[in-house]
Amino acid sequence: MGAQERASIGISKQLLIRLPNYLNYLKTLRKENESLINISAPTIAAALGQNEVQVRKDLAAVSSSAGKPKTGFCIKELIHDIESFLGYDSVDEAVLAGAGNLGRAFLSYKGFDDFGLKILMAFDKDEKVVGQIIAGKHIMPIDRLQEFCQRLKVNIGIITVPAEQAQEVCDQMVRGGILAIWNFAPIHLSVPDHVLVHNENMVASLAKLSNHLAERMSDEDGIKGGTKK
Amino acid sequence: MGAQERASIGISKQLLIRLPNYLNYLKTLRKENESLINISAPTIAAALGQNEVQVRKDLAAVSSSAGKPKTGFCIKELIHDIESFLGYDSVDEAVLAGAGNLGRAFLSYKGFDDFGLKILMAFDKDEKVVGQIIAGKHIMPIDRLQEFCQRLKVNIGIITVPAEQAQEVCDQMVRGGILAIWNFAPIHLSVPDHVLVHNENMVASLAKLSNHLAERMSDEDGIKGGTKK
DNA sequence: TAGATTGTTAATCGATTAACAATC
DNA sequence: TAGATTGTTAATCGATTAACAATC
Repeated sequence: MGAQERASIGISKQLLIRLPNYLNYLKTLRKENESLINISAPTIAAALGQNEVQVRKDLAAVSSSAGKPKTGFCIKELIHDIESFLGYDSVDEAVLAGAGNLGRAFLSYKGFDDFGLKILMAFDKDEKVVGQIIAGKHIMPIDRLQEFCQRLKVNIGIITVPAEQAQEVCDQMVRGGILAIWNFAPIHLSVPDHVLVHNENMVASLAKLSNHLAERMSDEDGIKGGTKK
Repeated sequence: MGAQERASIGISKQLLIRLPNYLNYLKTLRKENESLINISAPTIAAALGQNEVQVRKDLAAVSSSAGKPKTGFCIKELIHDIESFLGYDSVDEAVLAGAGNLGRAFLSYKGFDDFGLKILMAFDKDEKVVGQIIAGKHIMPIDRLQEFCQRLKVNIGIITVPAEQAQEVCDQMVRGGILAIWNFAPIHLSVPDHVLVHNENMVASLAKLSNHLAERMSDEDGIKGGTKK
């Protein structure tokens, strides 16, 4: 079971969510003020609106050297430690299926390099798109997806095709030896146990926003359970 | 009940993540087999690999009528209840800032209608983009963002501009009365307390995938329970 | 009735927060 | 030293899972 595996090794999913935020903060900090050398957990906590003990624990978990009382952590070292913990220094190679708008956004996005993700190639069903080169990446016909997964020995597949095609594309990736799938299609994918599917759940995010608004509306009205709009 | 209690009591974020999955499953189920009328919590749980008590509790929380022992819930009703709980039947209006690839993907995506989100208009800095109409939505100059937020009385702002511009855009939205921000820029945004920022944390997702791969690799090597460092 | 499924109450688990001694 | 900050141990909180009686 995926959840149990992760638990046994002891990296909480929460930590993986917070670390990029710390990293972000530290990087902008360094950019803004180059003379700054050290940073303390309470400072980070205050800046990001988090509990300071939590930040301290997180830093302790990833930092290669202990923090110093009264001074804190060396920013540069900390950035390095977080990056290496998150695996940004190793390169994960990926293929992408579905070169529509969202897919193209991925292909064009330069930032992934910094996070250790390299998209090698893209695949699409549409013959008009096949053969194009987007941001230096070739678009191949979708029926060669499996073949290329095997040949390139990539581990990550990104799915940005419409929901109807997603399971089929997913199956091809799995047969091609893909181990982790980043799924943007709003559908539940069936995969063997050894494959991880991460659903980029836009719809859940939307629900969260929508819910916040519903709460605020009813707060203002003083009505409990008022309709949303 | 469900929808009524939503506003008053805080709903766990977890529930909001699981509900769209149930919905998804139920919809595909209905499409595949139209003669199916009822469904039980254990069935859903098995299909989605979740604990059955959890599913039962979730359903109890959103369902308008109680489930029947031995038969379960009416699929059609359940779909309706979940949709209404998630607010898909009410429309949340939004504006979008940043009509690059990602932004355009949003503007073109038809699916949001089903989830109660309507993007009215988009804004961009680039003069070449301003004036265009993408998927029926006008692209306006970014410096009119605040003005239009106020005039249109929208509640949701979607940020798909580069990180450097994100805080500035965010501030304009806040001044324009936006209450919830869906942020795709990889940066921490500062907002007043009453505004909700949901960071679509692509980078954290990536970390999760990358982490899964790292674990699998070390599993294969026969190393168990070792931490990454 | 017998068996499946429900909803609820209690136990467990994990993650967050609080308290505090150690250290520079 | 005095004060800030560290890391650790204990308490709290919330969410998940287990146990079970009620019901069709």
